[in-house]
Amino acid sequence: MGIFDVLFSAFGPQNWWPAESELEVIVGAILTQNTNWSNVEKAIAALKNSGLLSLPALFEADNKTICTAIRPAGYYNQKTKKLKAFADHIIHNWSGDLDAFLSRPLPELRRELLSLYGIGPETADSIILYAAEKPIFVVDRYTYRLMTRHGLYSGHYDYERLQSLFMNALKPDVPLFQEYHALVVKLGKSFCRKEAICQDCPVGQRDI
DNA sequence: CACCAGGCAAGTA
DNA sequence: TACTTGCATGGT
Repeated sequence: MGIFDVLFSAFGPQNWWPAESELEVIVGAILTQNTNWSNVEKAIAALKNSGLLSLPALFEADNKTICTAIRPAGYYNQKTKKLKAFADHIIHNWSGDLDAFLSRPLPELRRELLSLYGIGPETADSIILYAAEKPIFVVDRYTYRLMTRHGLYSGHYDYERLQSLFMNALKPDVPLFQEYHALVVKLGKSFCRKEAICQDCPVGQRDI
């Protein structure tokens, strides 16, 4: 039994990403940067209520309008710039065709995402895995915590290194990667907070 | 009151 | 290259 099986047995399917469209995944991925998901839900609900959850609407709306809607998610000035930068890119470079953008080969898509303002490795990979549904493993601080505390990784936080541990150990499998990342986050929220030190962590000493 | 949340960009040395 | 710092709200 590897880590995945233990997490799945302990927590069951997480059914990520909670969103109704590709764009909602992308917007959520940007809004959740260093931000509690419950706050993101409020921001996304506000965007929907204001009719702002579309590429043209995000592109055309005043910064102030978007700021007001996404305020609960924090960093609203920066995140407004990020949302507009994404909408701008798809509209001007892809004629607003989000599906065409997401349908490209994974390495190209990843490079292009990373070139955009406000999209770093975790946000890019979340978009690739949950919106484009292509097989890449999403790493985050919880992944780092999990791996270091179980002696499977040492050294400072290095996104690419952590990612390759999983990618080298697992066959590319979109549903598996989707569920795995969600379960790691679930574990982190449940047990691996700073003060908890994984006291009741179900993982124990296991391989990836 | 302090600390954290499903990071990233920009500045410094 | 390798650290810092700013960004900001809402829950515990």
